[in-house]
Parts: sequence; structure tokens; C-alpha cells
Amino acid sequence: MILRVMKSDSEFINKLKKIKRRATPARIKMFEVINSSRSPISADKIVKAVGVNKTTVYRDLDLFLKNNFIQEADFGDGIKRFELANLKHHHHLICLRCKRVQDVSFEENLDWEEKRIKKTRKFQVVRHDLEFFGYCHNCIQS
Amino acid sequence: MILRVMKSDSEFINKLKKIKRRATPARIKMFEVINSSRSPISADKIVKAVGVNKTTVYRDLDLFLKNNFIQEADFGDGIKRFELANLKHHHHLICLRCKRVQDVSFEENLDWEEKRIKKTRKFQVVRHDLEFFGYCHNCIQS
DNA sequence: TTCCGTGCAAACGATTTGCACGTCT
DNA sequence: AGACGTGCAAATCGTTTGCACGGAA
Repeated sequence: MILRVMKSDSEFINKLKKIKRRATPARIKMFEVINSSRSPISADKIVKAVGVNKTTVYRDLDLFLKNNFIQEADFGDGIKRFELANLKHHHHLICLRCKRVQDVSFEENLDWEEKRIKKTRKFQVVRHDLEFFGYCHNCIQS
Repeated sequence: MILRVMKSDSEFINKLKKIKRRATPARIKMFEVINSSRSPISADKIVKAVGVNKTTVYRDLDLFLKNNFIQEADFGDGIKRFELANLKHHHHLICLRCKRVQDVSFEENLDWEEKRIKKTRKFQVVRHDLEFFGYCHNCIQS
């Protein structure tokens, strides 16, 4: 099952139009960089890849987030990372040694748990974050 | 099922002795503050509650972490929070409105998923982080 | 007399803000 | 004109580091 499929620029440009914001070169390049990254990418890497000022990157990441173009992934190291928001719901396997990140998704996700929480705790779950930390195949061998 | 039970100071002091570090007033107070907090607590709050220098707090948190006295909980807001490490394995329900935090634990936790990950991805899971974000009972009503 | 614990000030790194200027519409 | 986009520098904030001092083993 493939989680990360390339989206087209035009799709993204339309989304910007829909919210009446401009499809500037900086934004399109940012989208392309995020879109083509195999795993969630940090603001810093985007700055370097796009060659635009970090202020612009942070502001546009904020714009993308607020409009649900992208979503945050938190690996607990104090660095925010971003990926497209319209991927199949999934989680991450983060290798503690090589830091490589893989996607995983469950057959039945945590819906069942969320329903139980709703019922027993009267807590309405909006979203959850789940990351697995450990050692990947390569790092176990070497 | 109660997840957070008060631990005794002496138990903690013994742990410090075991690793040949001193049971100073600052450390004992820090332990008490973390122990008596109903939910993971930030370094900043510990500083204020204990009245000791932040450097000391950060250094001792590090000491506690490395020796597995405490563990980190990451709520994705860029602030690290800490709780005792010897609690029953659990996750958090974080209210997006009032920021209150509850504990939840699953009957069968994610062992099954971790085994599947091990089998299909040859990835050895060491730990996972799972937090649920949403709205608590009180905040839904008001 | 060495190791450990602490405080203080400064550094750090990711992120944010204020301001000026430029550019679309 | 007025909203939007960008860059630059400075500020912010949680956290870390370097250094000095004092006390415990």
C-alpha cells in the first residue's frame, strides 16, 4: 500500500485560489518540496531547499496548516516537521539510530479506542498522534 | 483503575543512592512536585514550584530521565513535560480548549500492532507515543 | 582533594514579530 | 488604494553551556 503519492502543483494552486491567496513561486516551490519529501520535513530543510527567507517559510507553513494543506508530525525532538494533509491516515516508525522515518497504517486504526474514550470519558477526540520509536531493519543488522 | 498513585520519598531517595548521587533538598522537592502533579508537568512549573534555579531543574530532569525515574510526555506544543516513569502504561487525553490532561490506558495496548510492525517491517519498536487531542466533557457542555 | 550540586550569566536554536518595501488586483 | 507577499533584523522562549564557588565524601 502506497501512502505517499505525488500530488500535482495545479491541485495546490487551486486550493490557494479557493482561499483567495496568491500562488507565488515561493509557495509553489514549498509545496513541491514538501510533496516530494519521503517523510515529514522540517522548516529548516524547506528554507534550504526553496532558497527563500525563513520568515516566509514559517508564515506560509502557518497558512498551509490553517487551511489544512499540510499537517504537523512531531517526533519529540523539538523540531516541527510537515507533510501533506491528504495522505491516508498513518503513523511513523522513527529509527532512533539512523533517524530514518517510515510510514505505517493500521487495518483498523484507533477508531475503536476513540469510540471507547468518547463513551467512557465523554471526551470527543479530534485527532491523535502516534509515533513508534525503535530500530529499523538496517540498523539492527549493523 | 487508578494510574497515578503517590510514591514515597524514601523509595526515590534509595534510587538516588543506588546510582551514587545525592538526595539533595532540590531533588527531593522536585520529585515531590512531579509525583504529586495530576498530569505531566513542565520544567518551568517545576522551577516555580521548587524555587530552585532552572539550570538545576533541567540538569536534574536529565539525571532523572537517564536513570528512568521519570519519562517525557510530548503534547506537541514545544514544551517538554515530565511524569514518573513507573506508572502503568497509559496515554493522554488533552483538551484543546481547557488544556486539562487525563490519562487513559487500553485493555490490550498496542502490543499487537508492534508485533505486526516487527514482523512485516523488521522494525524493532522500543516505545511509542500516543496522545489524543479533543474536547473534554466540561468543554463540550459549555 | 576530588567529586558532586548549585547558581548566574551567556549562548543556543527554533520560531515569531515589527517594520519597510514591493507587488498584485 | 488596499490587500497581500517578502526580507531583514530583532525579539522571544524553552533549553543548554561555561564558569565559579561551596559543600560532601
